[in-house]
Amino acid sequence: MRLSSSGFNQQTQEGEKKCLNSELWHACAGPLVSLPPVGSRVVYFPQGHSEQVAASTNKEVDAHIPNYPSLPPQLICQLHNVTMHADVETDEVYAQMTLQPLSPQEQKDVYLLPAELGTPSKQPTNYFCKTLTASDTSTHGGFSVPRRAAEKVFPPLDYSQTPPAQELIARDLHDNEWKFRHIFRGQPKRHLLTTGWSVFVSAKRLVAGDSVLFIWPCYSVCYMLKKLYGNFSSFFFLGFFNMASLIRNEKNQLLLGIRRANRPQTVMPSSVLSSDSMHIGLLAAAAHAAATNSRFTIFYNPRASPSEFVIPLAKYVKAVYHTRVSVGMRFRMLFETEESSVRRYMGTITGISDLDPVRWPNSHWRSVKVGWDESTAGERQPRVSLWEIEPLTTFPMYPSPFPLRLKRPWPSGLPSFHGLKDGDMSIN
Amino acid sequence: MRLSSSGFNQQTQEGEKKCLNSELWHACAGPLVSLPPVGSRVVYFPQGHSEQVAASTNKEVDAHIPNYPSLPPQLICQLHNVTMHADVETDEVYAQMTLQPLSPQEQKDVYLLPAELGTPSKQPTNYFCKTLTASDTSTHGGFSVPRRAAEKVFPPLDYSQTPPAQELIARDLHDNEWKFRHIFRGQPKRHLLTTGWSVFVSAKRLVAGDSVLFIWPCYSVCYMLKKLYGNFSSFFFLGFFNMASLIRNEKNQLLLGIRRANRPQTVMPSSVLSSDSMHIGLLAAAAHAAATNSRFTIFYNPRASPSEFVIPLAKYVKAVYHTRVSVGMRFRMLFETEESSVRRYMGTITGISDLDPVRWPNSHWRSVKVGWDESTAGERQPRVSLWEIEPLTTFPMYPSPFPLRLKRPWPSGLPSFHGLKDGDMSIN
DNA sequence: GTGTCGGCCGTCTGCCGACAA
DNA sequence: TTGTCGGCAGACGGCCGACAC
Repeated sequence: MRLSSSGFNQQTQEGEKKCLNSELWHACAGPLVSLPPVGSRVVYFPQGHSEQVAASTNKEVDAHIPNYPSLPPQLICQLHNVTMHADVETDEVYAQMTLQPLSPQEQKDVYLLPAELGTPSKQPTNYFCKTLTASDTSTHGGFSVPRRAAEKVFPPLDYSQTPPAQELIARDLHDNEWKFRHIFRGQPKRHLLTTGWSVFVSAKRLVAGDSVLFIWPCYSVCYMLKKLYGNFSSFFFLGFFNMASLIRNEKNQLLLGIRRANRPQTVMPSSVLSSDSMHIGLLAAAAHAAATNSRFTIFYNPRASPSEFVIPLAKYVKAVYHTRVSVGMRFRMLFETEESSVRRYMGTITGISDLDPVRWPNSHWRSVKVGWDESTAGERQPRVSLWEIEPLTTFPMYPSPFPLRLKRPWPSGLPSFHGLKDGDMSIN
Repeated sequence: MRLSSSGFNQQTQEGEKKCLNSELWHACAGPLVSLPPVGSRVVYFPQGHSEQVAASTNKEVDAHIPNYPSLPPQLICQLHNVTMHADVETDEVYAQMTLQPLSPQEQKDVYLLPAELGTPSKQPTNYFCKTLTASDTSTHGGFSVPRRAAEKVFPPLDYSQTPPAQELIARDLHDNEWKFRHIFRGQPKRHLLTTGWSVFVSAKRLVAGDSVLFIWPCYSVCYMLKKLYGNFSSFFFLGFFNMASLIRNEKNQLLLGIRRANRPQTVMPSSVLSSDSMHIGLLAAAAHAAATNSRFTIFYNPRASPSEFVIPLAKYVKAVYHTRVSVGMRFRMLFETEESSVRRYMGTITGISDLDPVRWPNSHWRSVKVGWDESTAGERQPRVSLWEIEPLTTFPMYPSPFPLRLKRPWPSGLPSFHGLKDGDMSIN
């Protein structure tokens, strides 16, 4: 990922310029989504790509589609470029990746080389996410800001005013500006966004159940100071307020993103190309690239795709070659919750076999059949891939970053899952 | 095309049911668009399909795309199925066609067989199309209906009322109902759509410059009667009015479509699949179908595609084998006007050569280089295909359906270009 | 014949605290 | 702490003929 110093992703492609803030993109993508670093080696799975296309076009892959015997079920590639995008109409986030398959010789040698470590997910340090209520989206009123959220990510109000109020300016993924009146009023007092809010709701076509998230990308020096020193000194408070304004206005503007609820099938049948041709296209493109060792381009749609299909080589090698799994083994796996935080679900391995023995024999893609502990397991997939799960009964070959029943915040050096709650940490 | 007796196109595809009125679809598609009949033989041009994908994704075909030497520049196919669709979001019309390439032997024999005649464009007999003004789309008022249009396609008003008014119910391509108050008032008197109009404008996101069209699919017995007998008898008029209501309410409801202005690039980069993969996909799908003589599916998007790329075999054979063209020859060609009627432009053939000698040698697709008579020729393409033009200096091998300087309406048996004006008929 | 406007009324938007969950 | 409501004032939607091109 090419990131300029301001944290914006400058991309020039056929005259079209896009500035996408990486932190905002990751916040919208969710806590479990991470993109492999540019220049690293990754493994690309045509099957997973096919699943994404099937989910996007709402059509399963057809039997008419030809086999590509020359295309292996996984392709080890050099990741040449990653750019973050958002759909102009829907704000849906997606990433464009340029991949180059390694030569046959390199594909074999790669297990001997030191593998790169995947970068942890870059969840913003200072953000909040709220699912919109009926009142939030109604034309009758504004947006009710949860108190902690407002205090955490909005610039502090001047509470000597009656009522305390300010204008907030936030930028979305397309770098559009949105202005809101932020006011602290009512009985009991609460934070509200009033003027400007309804324009945003109608422009983004938000409905109750969708989520909105605010980020203050500046690591909150102000918040830390406030925590440390409190409001005991009005003299200090005023100085603090000025500093906060300064930081906010300089480079670190307030950012604003949306995450739509999983509405039942917002599909577009994409009148451009038949879904069959799309499936053939992705296979033929990968096969051609593999045959000629040339680059090809894919789109990864984190919120539409059932699973990541471009994963760091190191993750793949560890899971496939350095981990022993067997039928009956217990495991756990991370999922995103409704509130966009993270929790684990537990299950048992019930089988290990090819998902599609005809087209993709000897593929590791979703090769593990599983049963889930909780009875609401209908929502979770019956097949997973080795690198998605964390086996429990084998001795871990590398220290797990998720010790059980951790009661304190993450040490700063470890991957930060910001939305993780203490209650979600324990195994249930 | 499977058409039920009510003129609706019943399609069941994976549980999804669509009812598209054929007449409305053609009205929205424009006067020059015609779909070959089901069961007929057609010629499919991968190059033209590629052009449509390029136009839809706003990306030209890349040099990285592999050649498909086994895929000829044109594929003679059996047309197994044609279904008419409209994009749920934008109402953009498109057609889905299922094609099956003939076997190599059949491809050769086909020129010996009697070729089917293409069906003429099915422009509705009783419709009007108006480009929306600023006042039409403003929230300040309603829709001003041109007088002739209202008298032609709306049920007649009861002019004994003061003011004369009625409720109109019209159905769009998705079979949604729209209700409008139709009133005849003002000084001078005019036809207006008031209540209900603004809901329609905002729902369809219409802006000034877009067009709206109304159809009364019943061949207007009422209108004919009115023309013949006039309003001289109030007794007759009342009887006429009742009959008209009866006809309208029975089966032949008022239909309503939209045509958006050619706004500069409303592109969606289609985050599903890279444009390279899409181009590869359409080529690979066609190549695979040709190799196995199996069916494949394409989408034809009349208002996005630069040219038709599935044409009746008879049209192709006539143009390519039974018409002599040479450099310097004069020709004329039909174009759609801003007002969605038809006019000819004239030009001269300046060359005959391959559009893409490397990928598509010996292709007839856009093999004719042309110069246009009028200086605004920048809008018209510099290359056309043989079957798009009408050569002038050769003796026509079949009677032209467009005699010069025709001053009377079309004989009812001939193809009807309803919007054609007398003034447009003469060569300028 | 029809596009745009000023005038006028009615509905809905949108800001407020009350109140309860 | 925050979701929803009634109350209220002002903005905007939307129907009308006047008028001009």
